[in-house]
Amino acid sequence: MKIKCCKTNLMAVHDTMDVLKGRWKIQIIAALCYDKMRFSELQKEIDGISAKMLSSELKELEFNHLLKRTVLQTQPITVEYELTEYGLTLKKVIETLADWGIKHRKQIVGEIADN
Amino acid sequence: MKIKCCKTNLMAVHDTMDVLKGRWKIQIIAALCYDKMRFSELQKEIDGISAKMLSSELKELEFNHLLKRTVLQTQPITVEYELTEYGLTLKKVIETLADWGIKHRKQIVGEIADN
DNA sequence: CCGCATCCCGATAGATACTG
DNA sequence: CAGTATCTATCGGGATGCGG
Repeated sequence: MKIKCCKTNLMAVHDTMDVLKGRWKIQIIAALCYDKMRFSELQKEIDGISAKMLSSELKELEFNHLLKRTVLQTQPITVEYELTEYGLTLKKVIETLADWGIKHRKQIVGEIADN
Repeated sequence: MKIKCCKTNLMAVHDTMDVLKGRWKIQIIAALCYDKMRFSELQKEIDGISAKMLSSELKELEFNHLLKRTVLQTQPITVEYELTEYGLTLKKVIETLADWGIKHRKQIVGEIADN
């Protein structure tokens, strides 16, 4: 079976990015990859995100069954977010992206040093 | 050495997405993963992209040394695009994304069948 | 603390027409 | 064929204020 047909690959990649589209979703998932987090913790962790964006991106991810939202009846209320089992299948994707990012940063640093 | 620190991962993922940001870049790279292509071939392959977007996204990818642009002195002129050696290092990333997309599509189809 | 509603602006994408 | 120019529509996303 030939998976590596170009058109097939394009469609598949498109499907994935459709779920992960938007400026913050990938970072949100990356943040939740190893631990559940509360709303305010997420906002602290993800540099530059506003409450509005965090809220709407979380909602979309929840809609796609990638994460679970749990309201804790504390005073005041707190909300925990964690990846679902399905969301965890993205862990490998995130790790691959992170690996490349680390190499890429080294590459950039090297280029600057060459000047 | 602990790579799986959350903050480190977030930064690395962000670095990668910084290079791949925009609606079309990932699909362009996916299209070029297995073969060089001409401008019009790319436009045919990538569903819905306009010449303007293709042009500007290609320019940014070239700027980041991910692909190489070759003008062929045919009549009329043709231009070939191909991934650089550095761009090819993204192949694994693309494949991981494609794999997940394929699984995800099955998942969606399954959910619809459940109704 | 969490997060919705509203207003607003600038960036970006798309359509269309044009050029070497 | 491989783009560029221009115009317009759309959308991301910030600021602020409110409510549970």
